[in-house]
Amino acid sequence: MTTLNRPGAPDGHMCGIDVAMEVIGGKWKVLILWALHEHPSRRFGELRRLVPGITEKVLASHLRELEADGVVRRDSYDEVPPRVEYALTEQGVRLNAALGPLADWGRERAVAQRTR
Amino acid sequence: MTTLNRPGAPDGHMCGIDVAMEVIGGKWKVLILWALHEHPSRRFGELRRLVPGITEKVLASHLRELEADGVVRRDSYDEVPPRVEYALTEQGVRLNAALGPLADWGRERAVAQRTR
DNA sequence: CAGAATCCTATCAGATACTG
DNA sequence: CAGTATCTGATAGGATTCTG
Repeated sequence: MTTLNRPGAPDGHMCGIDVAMEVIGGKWKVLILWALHEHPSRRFGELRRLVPGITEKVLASHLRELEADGVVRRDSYDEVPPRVEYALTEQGVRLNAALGPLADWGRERAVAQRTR
Repeated sequence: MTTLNRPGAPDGHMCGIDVAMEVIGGKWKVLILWALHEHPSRRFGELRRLVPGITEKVLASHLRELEADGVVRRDSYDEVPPRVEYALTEQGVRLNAALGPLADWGRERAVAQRTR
């Protein structure tokens, strides 16, 4: 961790954003979270289609990191053909909700950009 | 831009987060924004101290990018010794506000992490 | 004081090919 | 289908030195 936040900072307003940034700091991670939230189908192949442009390798590694960070759960069913499903954990759901205002900001900005 | 959002997406729920991520996607950017919001002094040297670990080069380049993105304003006073002050623009203030919930999430997470 | 210039390296992400 | 393995290229970030 490269965080600057010593937990229990003296003055009481450490920012906590950097903690969040470490979790969502991959190029595609927020898109993955978003897809996981919006879309009912959570299979690997579906996600690959939902996040156009991402490669299998990057999707796989991002999913593993998100899992390690406790925001994504991976359910593997031992079948043939193999089936694996990904879903947001409770924490992941709350993270997504916290991303809402940021998404609004980005949307407004995109609109403002176009109309000037 | 590597964004995947075509403005005016057909179904109406493009996410907009990636737009925001391009703005805050530097390692120290949110910390800079935070410092600019919290701290009255906005001089280069002060910022350097407020964001411990950042190098001058990275601080300078991040500030320039934030400025180009319209979230930071740079006021240069032609004096000796030179004085330059940075401040959030209106957009920057709103961006910071949008970062609030994310900061809360990160803080909660940090606490939860420690108590398990 | 507020940076610019240069050089360097680690990490990330893409392409391609292969496997249980 | 759901990945893994390997190689390669881009680029962000760091260290150091210099300047108006």
